[in-house]
Amino acid sequence: MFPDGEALAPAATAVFTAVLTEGPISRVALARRLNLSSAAVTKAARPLIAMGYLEEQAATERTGPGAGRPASPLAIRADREFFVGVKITGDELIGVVTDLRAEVRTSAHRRLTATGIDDVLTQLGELVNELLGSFRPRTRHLGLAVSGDVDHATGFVRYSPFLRWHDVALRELAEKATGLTVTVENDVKALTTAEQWFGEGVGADSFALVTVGAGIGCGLIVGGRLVSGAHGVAGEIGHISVDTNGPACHCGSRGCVEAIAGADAIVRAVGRPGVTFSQAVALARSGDAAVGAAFARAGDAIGSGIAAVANLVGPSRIVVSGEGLSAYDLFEPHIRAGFQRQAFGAAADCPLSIRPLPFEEWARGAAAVSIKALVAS
Amino acid sequence: MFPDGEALAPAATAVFTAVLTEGPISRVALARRLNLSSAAVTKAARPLIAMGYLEEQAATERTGPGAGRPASPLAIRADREFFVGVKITGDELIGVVTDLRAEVRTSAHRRLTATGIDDVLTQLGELVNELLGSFRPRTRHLGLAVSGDVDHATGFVRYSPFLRWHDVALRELAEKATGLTVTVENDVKALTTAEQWFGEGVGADSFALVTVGAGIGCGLIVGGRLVSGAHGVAGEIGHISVDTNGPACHCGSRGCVEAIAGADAIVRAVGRPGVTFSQAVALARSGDAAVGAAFARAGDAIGSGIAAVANLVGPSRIVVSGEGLSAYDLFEPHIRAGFQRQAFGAAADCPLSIRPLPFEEWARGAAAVSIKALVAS
DNA sequence: GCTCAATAATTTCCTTCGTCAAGTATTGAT
DNA sequence: ATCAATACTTGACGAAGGAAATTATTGAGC
Repeated sequence: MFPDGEALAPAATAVFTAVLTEGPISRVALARRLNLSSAAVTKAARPLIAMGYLEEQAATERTGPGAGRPASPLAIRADREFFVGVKITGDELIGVVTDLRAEVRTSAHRRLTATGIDDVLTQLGELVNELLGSFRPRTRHLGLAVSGDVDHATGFVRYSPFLRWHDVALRELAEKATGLTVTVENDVKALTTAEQWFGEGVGADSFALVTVGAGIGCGLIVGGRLVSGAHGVAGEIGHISVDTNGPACHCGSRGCVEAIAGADAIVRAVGRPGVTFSQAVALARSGDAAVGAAFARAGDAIGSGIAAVANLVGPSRIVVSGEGLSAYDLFEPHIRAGFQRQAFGAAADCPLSIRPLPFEEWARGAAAVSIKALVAS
Repeated sequence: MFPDGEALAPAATAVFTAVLTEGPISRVALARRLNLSSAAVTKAARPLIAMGYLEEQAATERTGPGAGRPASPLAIRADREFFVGVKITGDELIGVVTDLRAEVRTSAHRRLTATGIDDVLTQLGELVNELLGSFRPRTRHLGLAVSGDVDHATGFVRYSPFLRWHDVALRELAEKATGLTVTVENDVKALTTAEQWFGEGVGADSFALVTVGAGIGCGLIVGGRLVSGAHGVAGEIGHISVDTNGPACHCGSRGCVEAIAGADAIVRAVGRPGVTFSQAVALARSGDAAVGAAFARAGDAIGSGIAAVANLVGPSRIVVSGEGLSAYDLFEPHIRAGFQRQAFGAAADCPLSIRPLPFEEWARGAAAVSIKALVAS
């Protein structure tokens, strides 16, 4: 919702999102891109410029063959408004402030000593206070990312395993605690949204993001929209079985991707008492073949799971990321090999980006969701 | 495209599709259902009634608590227009004529002695002539279903393995041969569209159809739209691997669903020289445990693959069908067992319909696509 | 039978949005 | 200087859908 309180016309929303996600672009190019008349673009842009969200750049490059009036591209004024994003984990709050382009301007975090909703809200209030500062006057929105079963529309957390929350009206409570307009989203979906609007998913009609860590998750964009699942389940790549005779999974089945490639599963596969995940990484890097094989098998399973996504929905591209990919070098070739083997036909053409997840990226995802809420509501 | 040549307003399209797929319904109910004012529904319906596509039913049931003017529901005049649908296989053309509600009015087929495009077009012309008859004056559309890589938008068949066609401009050629407006679609997608508009997928935002036969295929509706895959591949459930050490698949990998549950794979698993698929069915039904086990393993693999669909995209419901399901009784319990084991959490709530595929259903799918083209173009 | 409340459908008027076509702005080439 | 080319703006217009009043048709209460 923009400050004037009124909803934007469809064309204005389209113009704003296109400029936001596809960088400076002239009105004529926008008209072509959005199937609008250039008159409509001019009219839609005017109030956005008046409110300070867009600005006209100095006419720069020549576009056409030679002559012609040079274009004055429209650009986002990134510092027009700021957004707070906070990822809530079982033992920590990670917070960032970003601008309209979802660039992180500052960050902070806070250890959680208790996960009761009241304790978390208190800590959240303090963290937000610390983060804002000179940003406060131009900040109205707070995004929260929580793992588990979250209803984005109502801001209700139905169940969050690590926090041990059941049916918490998080949006309402957080709005009271901070005075900001709050959006709540599942953490993987938030990250996927960030990538769709501000990362590699820009412009793609379909897109997938896979997270590798304690669990294996997946956010899915199809037809430009986040897939939610009619029964509340979607993107559960971690429980696709790739080996009927594989190790037992906590879900009750065998050979699930998560039961082979989750951090715990790798530790268990290494099978040396007392060896942690990061020690296993160190051993593999120092050339321990048995430990390396565990990572290889894990990477291969992840690649198979990703191929299942590619075979079924055929996204434009897939990004693989997550804490687990601090061990990027150990996983990457095996993820690619598993994917190539299992991807069917042209699905193998789907570009795979495999990269570690920068610190505070989860919190940035939460902020991105609140940026999206500015437009899409 | 309706006979007046003009495109329908969005509201009129919505009204028509809602009446078409959701049966007789009053204007007020339509308005609620489509988030329109009742005035808009009245206006949208008028020209459709004038053209003979809709009709007002006699006021029937009382709706409200007691008093009030009774509603006059709008209904489709199913015999206003007829549609021809033809499925082209490697050795046969199967054709039907359906009404607007995709009910089959007549059917016919023709053996193919050659699969060259010219031979097929000749046979197609004759088949269409045979099918039409008294339907001719009210028939303008022909839908074709072809397996393989088909570009629905251009009517171009890029590659069809059984017909051995490469880059055939099928729409253009078939329009010349028959004088009808032609739509071309991949066979599985056509069947999925039929189910979305006229079968169990009606009203569902997301929906999946799995076909079991020589291959294992899958059509996917997400966000109300057919998933096509950015690289031209989607719904390839047959090449999801469920067993790393399973039998080799023609795609080069191992343990693909199709390599376990395709008709050939089952015959191979039975491992008795000279025994065909239908003989294997008979053996299993007569209590041959070894043969029964092959069907059990196949059903389980299909169930696993379906669970992957449910875990990833979470459709409202899934229909399993296909020629292979003439052996319905042998597969069904194992498909359900594999699905339940592998579906994660609430994904297991996804209703599964498992049913054999009536004869000419593929051709009906082709007709359904051409009905859809009437509205959505 | 008459009146009234309740619900369905239509009509009339009006707003909104975006297009069309004409005009203005700004450049390079001749 | 003039002209062609391209970008943008303006104002008139039209189509689509909404709001509210009006008409239509019923059952209930008297």
